[in-house]
Amino acid sequence: MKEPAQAKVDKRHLRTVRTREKLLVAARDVFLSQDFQTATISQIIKQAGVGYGTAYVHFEGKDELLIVLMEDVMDRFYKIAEQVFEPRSRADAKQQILEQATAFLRLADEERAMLRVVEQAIGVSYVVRTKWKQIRERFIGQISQDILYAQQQGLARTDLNPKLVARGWFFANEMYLFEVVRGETTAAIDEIARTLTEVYAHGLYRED
Amino acid sequence: MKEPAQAKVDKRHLRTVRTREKLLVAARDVFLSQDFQTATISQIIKQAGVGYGTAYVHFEGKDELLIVLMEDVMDRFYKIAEQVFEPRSRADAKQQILEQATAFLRLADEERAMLRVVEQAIGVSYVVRTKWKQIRERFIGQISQDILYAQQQGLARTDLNPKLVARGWFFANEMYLFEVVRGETTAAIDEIARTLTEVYAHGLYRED
DNA sequence: AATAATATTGACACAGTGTCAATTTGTTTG
DNA sequence: CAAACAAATTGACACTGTGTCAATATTATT
Repeated sequence: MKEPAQAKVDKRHLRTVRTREKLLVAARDVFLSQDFQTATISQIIKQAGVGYGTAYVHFEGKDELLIVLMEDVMDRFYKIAEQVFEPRSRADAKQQILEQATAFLRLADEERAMLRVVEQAIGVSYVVRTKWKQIRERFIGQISQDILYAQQQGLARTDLNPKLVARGWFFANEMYLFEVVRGETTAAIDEIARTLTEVYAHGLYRED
Repeated sequence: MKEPAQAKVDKRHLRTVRTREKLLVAARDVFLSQDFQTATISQIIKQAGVGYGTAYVHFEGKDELLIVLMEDVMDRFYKIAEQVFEPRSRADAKQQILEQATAFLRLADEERAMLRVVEQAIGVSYVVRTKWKQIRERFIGQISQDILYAQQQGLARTDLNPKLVARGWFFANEMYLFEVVRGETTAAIDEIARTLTEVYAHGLYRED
């Protein structure tokens, strides 16, 4: 009844894929139910219902397991960062930046459970830290381009290095992101986004 | 010949103090010669020339050992953050902010060896992370006050929450601090400070 | 059905932590 | 000054978690 021709070849692959999937689902459960440091491979394989060594067949360790899980979350952030940015005026630019910053922090709030784990892992694990740096560079690269565009359109100051400005802007956002994730923010997300945007946009897109 | 009266009582104290000191010196050596995660208590006690358990008598563990070492470094940063800030004009404010930011990043560069360890430890250790948050709040509190002063003097925009602005400003600086520490900066410290300050100062101290 | 290829398994060796009863060192007292 | 006391130091031990690998189970091929 099932696929006859390929079925034989696939059955093994399928098992592999299933095991991998089981491990990922279990890892997610375990990471979310406690945190990255205290989560152990033993807990994960137990939850996944597979043997101990199996985890090491599919992943290099806890770190790599998380990196795979991270990617799904980060994709949602990339979508925000990579929206088209072609403002017609300074007011327009500011409005768009505000929207992006707000969306960014709101998403952080939505994904806070997983990002909490990510933050812990960044600290503990070298590979995760490296991965996070890549992610960050992708954001900063995108912002740099946006700034460059604005400079070319005569909207933004041209006496500043776009890459340096982009880093600074992203850093402030990133730090607030983790504050939101930790639930440590006193202020509302919208106010944070507004404040950051006001300072940044007026500083960079000054009228002269 | 030595102090007759107090000497007896002190000798024991002295031994304790010496052991503690030996451990701190050794910890510093070990942390700097490798990093926080791979450093072990065994290495530290060996370097200090004391027994294994001794480390646990004086400190709760690796974390607390580092926290004590951190404090010395951070004191130097506090000195910068707590300089008087009483600008007479916007240009004056900007100049002072630039000087502070520059001094901050230069000090990061000077203390990079120890700060590298601190950064690693922030990731790994809960107590160190908590300590770092305290340190950060001290900086942010100071900056908030400076902003408030500028607002009261009519130098800065009053439509923004000083605490939120202060956080954002500090976050950008903090992140660059760690980039400097990691030696990952492409740009020169002075240019980073200048860029950050330009955007921040023009964004906050706008003429309206 | 026998053989080959691949996936899974858990026991094992290892590394580091934190504890605590025993030991060493220093202080006080009769 | 020696016995009794107090404080500091010690390292062996029990524990927790990691990563490896030879053995085993499952699937594919001949």
